[in-house]
Amino acid sequence: MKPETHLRGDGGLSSRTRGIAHHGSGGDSGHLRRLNLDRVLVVAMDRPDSFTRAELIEATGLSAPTVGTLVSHLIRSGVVRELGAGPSRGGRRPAFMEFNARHGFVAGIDLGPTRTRLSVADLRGEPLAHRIVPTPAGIGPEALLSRMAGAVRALMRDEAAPPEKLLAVAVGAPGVVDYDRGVVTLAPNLSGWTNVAVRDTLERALEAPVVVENDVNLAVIGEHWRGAARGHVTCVFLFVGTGIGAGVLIDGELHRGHHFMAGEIAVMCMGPQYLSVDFGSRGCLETLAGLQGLAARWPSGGRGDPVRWMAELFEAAQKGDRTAHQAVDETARLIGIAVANVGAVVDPSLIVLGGALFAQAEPLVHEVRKVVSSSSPRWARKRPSGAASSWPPARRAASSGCACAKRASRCEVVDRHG
Amino acid sequence: MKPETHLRGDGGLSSRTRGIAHHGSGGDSGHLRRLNLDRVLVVAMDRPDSFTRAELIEATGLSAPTVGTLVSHLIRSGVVRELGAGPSRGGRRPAFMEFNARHGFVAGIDLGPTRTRLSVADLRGEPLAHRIVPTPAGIGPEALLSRMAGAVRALMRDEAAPPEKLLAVAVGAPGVVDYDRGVVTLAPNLSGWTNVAVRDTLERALEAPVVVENDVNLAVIGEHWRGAARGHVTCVFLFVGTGIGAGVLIDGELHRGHHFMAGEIAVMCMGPQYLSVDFGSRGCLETLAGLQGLAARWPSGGRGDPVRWMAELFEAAQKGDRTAHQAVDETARLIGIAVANVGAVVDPSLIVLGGALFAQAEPLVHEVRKVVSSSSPRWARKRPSGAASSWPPARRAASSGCACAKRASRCEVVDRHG
DNA sequence: TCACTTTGGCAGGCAGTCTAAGGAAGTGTT
DNA sequence: AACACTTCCTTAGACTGCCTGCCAAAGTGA
Repeated sequence: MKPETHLRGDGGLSSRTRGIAHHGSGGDSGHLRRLNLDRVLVVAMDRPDSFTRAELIEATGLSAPTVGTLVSHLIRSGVVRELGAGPSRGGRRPAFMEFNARHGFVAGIDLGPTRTRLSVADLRGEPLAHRIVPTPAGIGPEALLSRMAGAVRALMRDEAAPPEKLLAVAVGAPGVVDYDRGVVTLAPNLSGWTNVAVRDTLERALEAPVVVENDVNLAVIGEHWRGAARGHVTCVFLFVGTGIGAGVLIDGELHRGHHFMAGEIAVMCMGPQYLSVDFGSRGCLETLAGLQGLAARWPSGGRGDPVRWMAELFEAAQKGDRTAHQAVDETARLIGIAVANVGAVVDPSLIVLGGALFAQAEPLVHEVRKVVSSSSPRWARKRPSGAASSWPPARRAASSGCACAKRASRCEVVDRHG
Repeated sequence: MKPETHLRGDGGLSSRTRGIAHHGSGGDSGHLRRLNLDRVLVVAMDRPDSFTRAELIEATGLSAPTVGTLVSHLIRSGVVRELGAGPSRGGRRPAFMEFNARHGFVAGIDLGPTRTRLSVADLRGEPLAHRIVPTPAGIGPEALLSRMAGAVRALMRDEAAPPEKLLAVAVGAPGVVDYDRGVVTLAPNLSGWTNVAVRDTLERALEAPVVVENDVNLAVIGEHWRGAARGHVTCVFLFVGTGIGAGVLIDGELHRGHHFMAGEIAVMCMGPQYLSVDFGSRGCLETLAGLQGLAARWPSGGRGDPVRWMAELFEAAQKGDRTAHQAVDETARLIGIAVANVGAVVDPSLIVLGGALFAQAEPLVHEVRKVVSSSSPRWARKRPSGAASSWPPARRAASSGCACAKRASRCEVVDRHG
């Protein structure tokens, strides 16, 4: 039996330490223990190779006996594997050990409007396998999810990973996600997705704890963990594609907002002249600067594959085509304003630009950068924010899913065998 | 001798629980202790009247013996006073006690461009005395601060509070404040204020721990604690006066940003048409919608006392004067856009509007509300954010200072006698 | 061979919590 | 008036977790 309850309560992305001893339930000495065990685990996971107890003592700042008992726990549970003695450095030979990344697995499911990315990773978050499938259309959310669950199981089989070793699943969805309840409240780009209980459905199908999160939120976690935003505890991932959205990381924690709509800048108003315009369900910024907006500025835009006509547009712009150039410029300016405004509100140390638009057009990124730096006041000259993510989206999706499941899996590991 | 070091490290507004046992420094069992003591204190402070041990046990969820020892500590230190036995409720008579709010005092100093508000409050944050003085002009920051220190000492004397009972001082400044170092980095509205070491200066003068914070940040803490935003852990205070700025509270914690510039929406760009305009050190939004912007739209604006001509303007608008009406409308629209955009990024449960502009003109607030609700997409209809703060600014300043010093004082109290 | 270093384990102590039991001081009922 | 019962608080004892101090193991270097 899996301790899902515990995970749901403690294991999500939100790692903020709660008040202690919530109701005398069994005391609270365990709190300390868990904290320190977590510390040891973090260090162990981050070591690419083997390590010794002495290194853990050094890295965690804990005392030798404490590390000793914690490590022996981890060894007993199988999360850490003993490797035998290593070469001496002038004294007793150290006992080497390594983090057993394959002690469990995590899966990521990134539901896109057209494509869905599936991935399975080890406990360190290293992707082992991934697959991109067209998002099935015409079937209900339940059927779709069950099909995806099947695909995850297949990936697990391919990696010779027994199903019960699936310790956590992260799901990203384009839209508003009620993280607490694991429900996709509304996803305009997935037809028929309103109040879909993704977590419950998938937990039944996969028998593993599931977290559901907005896709851009997952992206910012991924960028922070393994991507362009490493080391930037307060950062923003700004995505421009068909839709426009931002993921906001504050002090290393995801900021979701009161209605789980933080970063929904699709609706950002780009000036008083647009106040009387009704943009429908799509917001001002998204309508003006999203793929749709770009298409409206380019005669042959909007027809056929977006990737194709966008490539043509950018090529034409570079060759001096006035219309094309203007289309790119106007879009870049709007995005630049959005970036600057988000920057003014959040004041991150980095804003990462992602999405199809940036992946294809370095000039556009350049223009955005220019707007941002001109819009910041002289006395506030920040470091140039906005480095287009050079990270392949697929990889990003995979690892962000893993990042999402990271903490969850850690807790799981600890709890099941501790 | 005061344990200032401890306070500086642990007592600020940032109450996020840190990693434990940072380097074997004396062990870490004390951590638990402090946490639980804190819990008891919070409950005790929030009770308006007397209370018993049993109530604390109920409210904190701690065990009876734990509460017993913690309470006896507090009694010994003087933070809690015994009142004697109360009436029985069918059993042994309970021992009543009360929080001794006058066991210490906190002071707040709100440095404004024209006026500076000083206040002294008890440990519960209840204002005891406050004073508004014109901000001295023509003297350097050091001299100014020393004068303010003198005023605080005088207020303390008036309340018959011995100087050593001043446990914490909170300073608000209009501008960018390096909270970690207690330095006002830049305050355009206070002439000559660049890199002023406010904390060091005042700590020497007052011999009490000092925290320095952006004034709007203090305001949002105050609104959350005692004002319009009670219960709203994620909220924004948006100030419009000479300057424009916002304080952002996220999950009950102040969000300062990487450069301590979060919420500096004065520079928010209000549309592509403004990209080529150089607003100088004042940003786009502030220039267009601040007091200056309003003045530019109203012939007799900008001359004389702002309060006077603003009153005239609003009266004229209400009477049907086209120019006045348009000036108010345009300003309101811009502010509405700003509110909506901040809302989109942060997704708070409430945005509180504050500052001279709103205090005077209910119609303006109305218009802002209209813009906000029209700019939010249909499917995202939030609760109407933006309730103009009905809280007197003076009171707000005072209590925000106190709120700011709240945690600090708590730690101090605990530490000095614990 | 001997001193010294590095690594890891064990014993003992301390701090803080909890549960369990008990004392104190009432109310209510017979 | 005696008794049971309630409520409130304290004391006693056990548990958990951390730490320091000491010691054994197993090497290096002179």
